[in-house]
Amino acid sequence: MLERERQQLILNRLKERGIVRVTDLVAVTGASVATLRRDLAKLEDTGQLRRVHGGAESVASGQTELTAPTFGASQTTNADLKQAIAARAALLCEDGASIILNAGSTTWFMAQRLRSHRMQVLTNSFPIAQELVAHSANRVVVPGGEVYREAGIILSPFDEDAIQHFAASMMFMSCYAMTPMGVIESDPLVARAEAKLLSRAEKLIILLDSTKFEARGNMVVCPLSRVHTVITDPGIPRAMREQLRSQGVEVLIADPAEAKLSAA
Amino acid sequence: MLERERQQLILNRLKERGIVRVTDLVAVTGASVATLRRDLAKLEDTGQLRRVHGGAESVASGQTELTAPTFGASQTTNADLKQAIAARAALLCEDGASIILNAGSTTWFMAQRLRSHRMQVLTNSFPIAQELVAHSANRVVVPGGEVYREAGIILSPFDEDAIQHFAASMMFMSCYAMTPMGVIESDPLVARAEAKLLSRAEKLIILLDSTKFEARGNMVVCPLSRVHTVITDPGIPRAMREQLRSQGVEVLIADPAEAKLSAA
DNA sequence: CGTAAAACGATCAACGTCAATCACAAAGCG
DNA sequence: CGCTTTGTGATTGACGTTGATCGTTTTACG
Repeated sequence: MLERERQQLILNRLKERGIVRVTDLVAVTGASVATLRRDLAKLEDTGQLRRVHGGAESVASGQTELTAPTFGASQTTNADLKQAIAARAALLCEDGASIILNAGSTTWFMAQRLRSHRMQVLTNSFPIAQELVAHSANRVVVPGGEVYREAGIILSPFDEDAIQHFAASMMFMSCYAMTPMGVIESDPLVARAEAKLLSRAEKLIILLDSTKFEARGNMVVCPLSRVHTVITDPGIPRAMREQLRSQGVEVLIADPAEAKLSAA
Repeated sequence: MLERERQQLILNRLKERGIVRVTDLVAVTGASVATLRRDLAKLEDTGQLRRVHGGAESVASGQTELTAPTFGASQTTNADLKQAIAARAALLCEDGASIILNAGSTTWFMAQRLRSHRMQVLTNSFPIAQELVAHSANRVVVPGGEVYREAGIILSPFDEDAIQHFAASMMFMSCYAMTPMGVIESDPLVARAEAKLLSRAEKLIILLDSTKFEARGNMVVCPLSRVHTVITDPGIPRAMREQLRSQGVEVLIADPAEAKLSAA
């Protein structure tokens, strides 16, 4: 049985039953436990399921199903790096704090690691809000606006919003790119939404994998001087790393090998 | 049985019954009391239930009681009547229109019948927004605020909100009760949220089954004069029906027998 | 108010599951 | 053909989960 066949079978069973057991999969596929574990690890890295002791469950298990359509695509690229970065970011969170998460695949991975936290979380991502409401004790606040189908982002062209009363110590932001010009997005509405969120936070912590330190996109969300910390992976160019530090930006390197240790 | 399976089962029973006993869970799951206790402890840690001596109760019960106590439970009571009312309400919707749906089980049923519509929908219900984004072509707008876990209602104590720019021809509202005093809710925050939504709509269409024409609750959302139409079932008292019509309120009677025909 | 029963948290040994590592086989490529 | 790459299965020690037992606390009831 091919690897793809097994993984498809796993996902199908997950859809039907919401949860799968490793031992059952061994019986069904005929593959060894080691192989099935590797399959599950890959599927988890790409955000298509969540592993639990003894098997795996659907990422949207329990509540009403929620899997943003194109969301999955964004998750697949560099998923292991993003997982590591998300794990590192989650370590900075303490119970009782107020934080902001923008819409992005890295912040979504991070949200999955906040299950045992008790914080106030503001997010403009519908899937992240869903995840936190259903599976954690965190209080969840969302801005007003239209819910865009593609990625489940909540966007509004207006300034009035209930979140004007929100105050956060940290904002964790996953973005399109980062250059000496500042933090970059490709969509004007998204950039605007993130700038609005950012105005409610004290420290800005950027989460981005090392493939994004290149000039692209066109909308500057904020200058580098606004950035307090950058969490990235070992692939960050040395020049960029030193430039950031010379500007007073803290640079944290997340080790993909350690990511699993701090997993929820 | 996997740990997550048990925990999911516990939460489901809590949704249905509001309270669970450890001894019952032992009988159902086949696990030992120690294991069940550990499960309950974990679920309490993540805020998904509250432990009491002998078992656990839903976090919603005891707290402020929202319109849809545990959503699932509220859906089941008079579900056939609500389905009929929801079906009748959906007939009033036309593509291109802008409508508002408040958080409630009847409006949730209605949302399920809007899959083939193309409208602009404003709702303060997280599950309804989820349903429409995932399974319909409607544009979805939500107000800003905190997402309350119990029923997935989005509430905010502040006036500023992006929805101030929303304009709807109709608001479909499921409420706690209806009396000569007006449209009634039991929770002040919920009443406030609905009043805010209502200010963005031209016509107000009330969806409520005939068991709710009694004096209860304490918060008046709006007077009867604000109501344009009431959609209910044949069980509505004749006196109430005539009183409403004498005040210029249109009364539509949904036939539960016809409900199946227009089901999605 | 006092006693018995039930429920509770803590502890521990047994077991299942996990990640890491190794060796092997098949496929891709120069 | 030899080499690397990729997928696979078995082994191992570490870790998480489980159920039984203990002494303690809470509840129920006379």
